[in-house]
Amino acid sequence: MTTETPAHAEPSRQRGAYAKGIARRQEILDRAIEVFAERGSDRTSLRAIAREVGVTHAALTHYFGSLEELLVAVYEESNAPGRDATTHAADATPVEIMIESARTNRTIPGLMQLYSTLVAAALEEGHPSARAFATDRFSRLRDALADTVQQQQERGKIRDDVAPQAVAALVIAASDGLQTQWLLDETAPQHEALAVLDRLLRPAP
Amino acid sequence: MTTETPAHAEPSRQRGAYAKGIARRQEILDRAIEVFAERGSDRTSLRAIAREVGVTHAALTHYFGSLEELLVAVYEESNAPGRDATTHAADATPVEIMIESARTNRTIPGLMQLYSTLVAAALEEGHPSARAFATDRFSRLRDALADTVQQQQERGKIRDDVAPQAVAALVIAASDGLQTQWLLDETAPQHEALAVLDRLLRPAP
DNA sequence: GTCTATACGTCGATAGAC
DNA sequence: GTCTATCGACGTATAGAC
Repeated sequence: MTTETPAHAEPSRQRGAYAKGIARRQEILDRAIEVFAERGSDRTSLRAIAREVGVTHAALTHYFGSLEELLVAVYEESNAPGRDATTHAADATPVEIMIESARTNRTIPGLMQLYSTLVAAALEEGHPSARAFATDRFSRLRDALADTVQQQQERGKIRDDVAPQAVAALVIAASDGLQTQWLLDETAPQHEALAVLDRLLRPAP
Repeated sequence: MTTETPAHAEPSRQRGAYAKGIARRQEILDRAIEVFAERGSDRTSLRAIAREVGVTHAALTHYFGSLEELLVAVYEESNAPGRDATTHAADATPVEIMIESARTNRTIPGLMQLYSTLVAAALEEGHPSARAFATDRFSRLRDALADTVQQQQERGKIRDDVAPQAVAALVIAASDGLQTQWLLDETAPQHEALAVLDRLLRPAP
């Protein structure tokens, strides 16, 4: 399931002659993911990754174009199982969905650091790959969560006096920001804060 | 007011003989801030900043020790006017405090990018200055906001069935996260989402 | 103390050989 | 398709001029 759709590689390639190249690319990508899982997000230079994978750094740029594109590919592939926010139980609240997603991500060392690095790069100029990644992720996540919010509002599980898109943006922001605080200081009340938000969003009894 | 306490320089220097050096350091720092305000957070290499300031890049390390410490100093000094969260009107809600802070920060181009860069660096290993900055900031902000929350709970302005520390962490996370989303996509409902959170925190009528 | 000059090792990217 | 070679720029460290 995870290998079928590289999800961001040139999507319009129709002629099949690239099978070998794509396979090789996937091979390198899988190995790079292992490297990230073993070590943290440290040692993430193009050359260091190439060393561990067993190729030259020039080979990586050949397949991925740039370090940034490789990082995006690693994150998206690592995150592949939970890539689609709609695979969750239909009655999980948006906050619960983000909690579950965060819990999964936290099992992979370095993944949150990598995510944070990509978002930070996206905010600077001259990093088109990271920006495309971040913009796209937030856009998709907001839409998916807003959809969930609206459905649950209709079923009376979420108070109906709040705008779905605003709630979606709020839940994503809270989830990301609390994850950051928790990574820096494990005494930060990540879980309690998300629980508070979850409760506040429920209809008044 | 902003020039009297560098706030993070060696605080135990008692003998006054450093006046000239401190003044020079401040001079360089002020110029560096201007550079950040003019350009974005791009061109932020040690050498590029030194070029604009008019000194050698080694001079910057002489005063600031490393690029990272310089970046922290630039952020803290740029942020100096709003550095103390207690300077706000006593009856502003935590969300309103963060909205005001975000509004101020947004007037300085590159400041949010710089902040994001520092937080991302803090999450990686081998960046002690950035980590100290971020950990300290979140810790202080949480404490200050939790204090505000508790006071307003006693005055009936915030519902009293939520833990102050959890609310503080939640408000900070939401503010940071929404700012990020907005920087990437101005159609992200930053203001609406914060307004929703503000309303959710008020006591049920 | 302040600052320049200089050197070191590493980085991402690219051109061209094979 | 993958390598070697090379490029310019980077952060850091140090020696020594002033």
